[in-house]
Amino acid sequence: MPGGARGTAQPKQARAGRGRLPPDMRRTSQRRAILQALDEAPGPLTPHQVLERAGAIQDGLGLATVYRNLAALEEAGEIVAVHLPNETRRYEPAGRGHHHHFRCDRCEGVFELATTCPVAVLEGVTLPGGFEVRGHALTLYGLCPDCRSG
Amino acid sequence: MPGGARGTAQPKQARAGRGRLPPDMRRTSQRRAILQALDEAPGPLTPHQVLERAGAIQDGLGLATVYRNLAALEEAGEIVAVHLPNETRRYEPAGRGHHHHFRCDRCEGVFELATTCPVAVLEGVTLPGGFEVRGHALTLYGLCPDCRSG
DNA sequence: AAGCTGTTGAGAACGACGTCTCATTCTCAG
DNA sequence: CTGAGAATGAGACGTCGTTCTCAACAGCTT
Repeated sequence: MPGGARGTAQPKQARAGRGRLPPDMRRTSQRRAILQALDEAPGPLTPHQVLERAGAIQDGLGLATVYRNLAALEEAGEIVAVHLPNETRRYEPAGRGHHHHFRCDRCEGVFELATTCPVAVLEGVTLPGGFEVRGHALTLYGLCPDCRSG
Repeated sequence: MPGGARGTAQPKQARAGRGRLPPDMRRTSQRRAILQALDEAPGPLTPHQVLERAGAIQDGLGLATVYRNLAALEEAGEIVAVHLPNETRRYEPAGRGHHHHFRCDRCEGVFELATTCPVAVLEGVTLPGGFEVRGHALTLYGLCPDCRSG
């Protein structure tokens, strides 16, 4: 899915504060709460974590709404799905560039890492055996700062 | 459940051909078929794949039996579970040393790689931010030899 | 050979996760 | 302000991987 027909000169009075949501996606308080929750998180969140955090912002938020919005926002390119081994799907805001995640063995929290990717050298390479590498998924495990000092 | 009272001098005549299964684990044809299927596979298998392959060796094999044996064999240390992002649990024989897996985007098959681990340098390191690395999971994606030529 | 007991197959049952329905509410262009 | 239709909440429902149940079977020891 390429960039899309951006800049086709259709002014349409872009309202202030609006992200870059698709034409008929309304700015509901629930949707904003969900995006805010994802923005403020230290790492990708599961749907239930989104419900918890966004529910604290927007009271009465329902799980179905969370699922619907996560799907819609992913479709719209606002957020991306993150899959970790043996975990349910998580989501984080899109546009944060290539990075990997760290999962704490103790608190089970997942964090976004700023560390340079040690696997980049393999991109595009064809490994002995004939495996053509086009992508990779790396997750680091261990103790997060909090659990290390706690 | 710790190791138990091992080595209490109870020779018990270890029969030939027997792997190193625990005392009261019987060598049923089903169990052997499952181990054989895992041994001959190019990579870790899901329970259903085990059923397919082992079922071709031992006719009438049931899914419950596969699950029971995978759990028992893992417990016994004969096989290990392999978790890939967004996939159901897979199993492969134990004792193959540190390695990673390749998943084909086309045929969705998973293969064991012999390539040297590019992430080993991070083991034991504490990353900026205070994340203490104790382990990692790496999966490469792309095209397998078959799908590349096909 | 015989018996003890671990093991099996088939299908029901389960739990986690996610989707659907529908009456109601809310956003936003006109 | 108002109407059209997108969005919501609550819960029923569906899916899928896995476990349980139980009568029959089959390793293994004696």
